[in-house]
Amino acid sequence: MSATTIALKPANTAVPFPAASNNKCSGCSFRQLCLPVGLSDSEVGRLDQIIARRRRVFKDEPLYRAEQPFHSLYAVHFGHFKTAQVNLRGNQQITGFQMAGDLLGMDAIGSGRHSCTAVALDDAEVCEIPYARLTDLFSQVPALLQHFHRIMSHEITREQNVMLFLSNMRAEQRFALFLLNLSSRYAARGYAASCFQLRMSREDIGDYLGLTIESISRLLSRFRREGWVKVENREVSLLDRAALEALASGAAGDAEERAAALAQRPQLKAA
Amino acid sequence: MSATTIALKPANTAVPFPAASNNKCSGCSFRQLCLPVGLSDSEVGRLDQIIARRRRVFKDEPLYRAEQPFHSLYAVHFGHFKTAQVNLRGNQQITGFQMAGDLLGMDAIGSGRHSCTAVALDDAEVCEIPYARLTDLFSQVPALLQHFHRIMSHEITREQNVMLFLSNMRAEQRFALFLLNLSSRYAARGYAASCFQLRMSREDIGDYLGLTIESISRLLSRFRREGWVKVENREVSLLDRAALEALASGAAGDAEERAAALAQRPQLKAA
DNA sequence: CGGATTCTTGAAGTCGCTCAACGAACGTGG
DNA sequence: CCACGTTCGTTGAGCGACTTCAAGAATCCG
Repeated sequence: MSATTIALKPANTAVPFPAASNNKCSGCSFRQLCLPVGLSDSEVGRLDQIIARRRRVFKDEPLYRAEQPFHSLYAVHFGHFKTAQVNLRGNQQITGFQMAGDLLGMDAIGSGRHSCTAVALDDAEVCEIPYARLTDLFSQVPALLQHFHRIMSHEITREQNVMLFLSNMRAEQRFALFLLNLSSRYAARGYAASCFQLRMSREDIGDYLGLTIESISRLLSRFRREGWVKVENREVSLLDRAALEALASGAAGDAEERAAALAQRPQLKAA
Repeated sequence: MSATTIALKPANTAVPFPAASNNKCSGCSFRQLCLPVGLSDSEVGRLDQIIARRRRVFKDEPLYRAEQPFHSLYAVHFGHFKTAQVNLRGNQQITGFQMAGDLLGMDAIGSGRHSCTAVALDDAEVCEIPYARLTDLFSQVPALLQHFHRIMSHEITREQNVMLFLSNMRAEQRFALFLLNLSSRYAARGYAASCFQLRMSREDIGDYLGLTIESISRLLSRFRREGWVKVENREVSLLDRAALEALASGAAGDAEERAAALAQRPQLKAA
């Protein structure tokens, strides 16, 4: 729970970035996940014009810090981020992990200052969207405004779901949900759903799920022992999605319900 | 944590409502807390025109339910609400308590369906704001759009703060924060900051703070024993705001820090 | 007044945390 | 390339905060 991972590390300038792309939404492979959803080609063109630039953020570098004045939203082009709040005691609460197509910075609109710190989990690139210019565009492109509202609303429901598991789910249930959530997000981006790299440390996972690093480690070991996942360092393979889903849907911690859930998958022994 | 409080109870039709007001934002005493913030008189007039109607919701009645199709946002005119999600096991997570001037339903914009159930905690009245008409108005009243974005953004940061205490705060710290938060919200509305009615049950508080009803009861008893609050059923008086703030800011659970915090208030004995 | 609901209090249990030690992986410099 | 230090991850033992279970008291409301 320490806040040290927020600290700015010297950038690793030797990292090879993917070849620069054309800097346009129109050519972006995540167009269907990001701000341009539902826009016509000409409308996307107008959005292209206000994207200030693509900005590179190296692993462990902050994209922005809590309290900094807000000017722009950021769309993740590639790479991964975590957003974290740090309380007075130095504990960090990670409010989310963002990947390609996700939008960062919406929590700053209300106050004009960022309420959390966004740190790159690997070498990343974001599209900087000046908020003032975006609002100008809203009046000209109603579909963009509609979709922007949907994105903010989804952020609200996403956080409600986090509240749900933070408040009344068991550790194993939280962790199963975490893995399945990552899986579905990678699937939505065209990546393998059952085999992926954890871009974040065990500590980050713990700070997201409201658990300690030791608990995460133990859960990972147990899931591996049960044959539900394969784990090699930060590479995770989901071997038994049904078992994880049974856990995630609430069979955990209740012997009867778990037995019932497992009974529907006769090929598996009870945990 | 049971979901039974969500159940529809027969309305108490004998409750005397306050005299009907003029149904206009322009005459509303919560104008400075609600959607019309920052609008000119003529702009407020245009907002008035799209308010469908004032709708009365009796105690324990739902304003809307999870999964219902979304058409309107609702501004609380008077009364109180809770918004709750129910998971598969029947546990409810209360995502927030709303009072006069607060806006309800923003989480439904993304999916077109309400993601939670909103239930009146006392006899209440809301202003129904058809979302389609509101979006029409955005193009004509840019200040309204700006403020709407601020409201949604604030909802995101509010939920982040809930995540923060759900994840890594002690029970007493959560509860102190809860009381102080209610206090400041009543103060912002011109009510007494240190003496108010808890509109929600102990169970609701627990389901909001991620604690059991028993824990809430014990905390309330302890706070009373320590002389920090006065409690008579649902009437609460904050007697020692400084003590509660020390607790809320993290002095709790850490003897050294708590001693340090208390040392700054020499009139008080250590807990 | 009486039944139902809500709240309070106590005793026992448990899940996840704290503390501690060790092992593995990484990357930095020799 | 290896030695080394540092960070990160794993595992165990014991503990503590909150829950669970249970019973009784207070309150609400017809």
